[in-house]
Amino acid sequence: METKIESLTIGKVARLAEIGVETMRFYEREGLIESPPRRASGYRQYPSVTVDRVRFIKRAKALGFSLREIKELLSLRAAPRTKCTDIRQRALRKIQDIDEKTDTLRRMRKALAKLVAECEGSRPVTECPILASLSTQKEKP
Amino acid sequence: METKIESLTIGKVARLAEIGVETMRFYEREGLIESPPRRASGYRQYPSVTVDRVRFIKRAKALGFSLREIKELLSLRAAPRTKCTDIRQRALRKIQDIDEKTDTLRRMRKALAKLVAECEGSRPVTECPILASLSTQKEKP
DNA sequence: CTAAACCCTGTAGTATGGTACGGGCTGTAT
DNA sequence: ATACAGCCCGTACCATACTACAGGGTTTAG
Repeated sequence: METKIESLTIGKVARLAEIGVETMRFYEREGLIESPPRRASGYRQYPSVTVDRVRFIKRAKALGFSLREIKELLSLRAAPRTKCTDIRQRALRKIQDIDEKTDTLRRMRKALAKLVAECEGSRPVTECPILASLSTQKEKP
Repeated sequence: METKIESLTIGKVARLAEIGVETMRFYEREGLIESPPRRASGYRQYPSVTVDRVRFIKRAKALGFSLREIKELLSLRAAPRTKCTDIRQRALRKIQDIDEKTDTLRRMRKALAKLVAECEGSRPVTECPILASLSTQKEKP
């Protein structure tokens, strides 16, 4: 929780978030991070919260969210109470997505743990348990 | 658990796994599903377990695993006990990956739940809680 | 027996998410 | 005051993961 108002260059944000400078500009073009104020020279001046935002994007991407979905996630914040119902709807939908992902991970983990256990017991494993683990789960496109 | 030996055409597998026929052939080229036996005509004949395999690929993809990683996951099965230690190593590594993903999802879910709660309380939310939720988590490239 | 539906190979095109220049101005450390 | 790291914009290129033909043979239902 930083309280002082820091101004970071694009390179500093990039280093802190472990991302390329080009990617920063790409995210700006794509609307994932908003255009920051500029110096007289044209240099971008980022608030330090941008680092968190970029880190968030990185993580969400690693979980299979597309940039479009991440944009949606990031736009979930209440303005005046007008659109609160809408935000609530969308947040609930995302929670559902997350629960589905978590459940799939749980199944995969279980299958892998079984594999490890079988290996440890030095019994040769004939079938690939990870396959069976997910075959019955129902999905939505 | 099917016990009869079914032989499916590529189109049937594709429909069952909710995927395109072209994607099936693409996965075969990429080594994600092995080349099945062929009829005299050249038509592919798949065992029904292939459907499970393709579904697995779909799910894993939705969780942010690349095709390369999925290939690795699918190759985790013990041949003779020779390479058991190796398989165990790799499975443990994957379990670690999964645990990291699960943890990130847990944090995101918590943040979203908080957002919903704040919406429900009809208090206007000024900050985007999902951002703060992930900013401190440590990561590995 | 034939027409529609399906399969074959090969190649080319698309969407997404970056990554890498080239050519030029700016900030800062010595 | 000058070198050199850092920033600017624009455009082009890249990897991944499909997706769509073209041109032709095969199955199967009626």
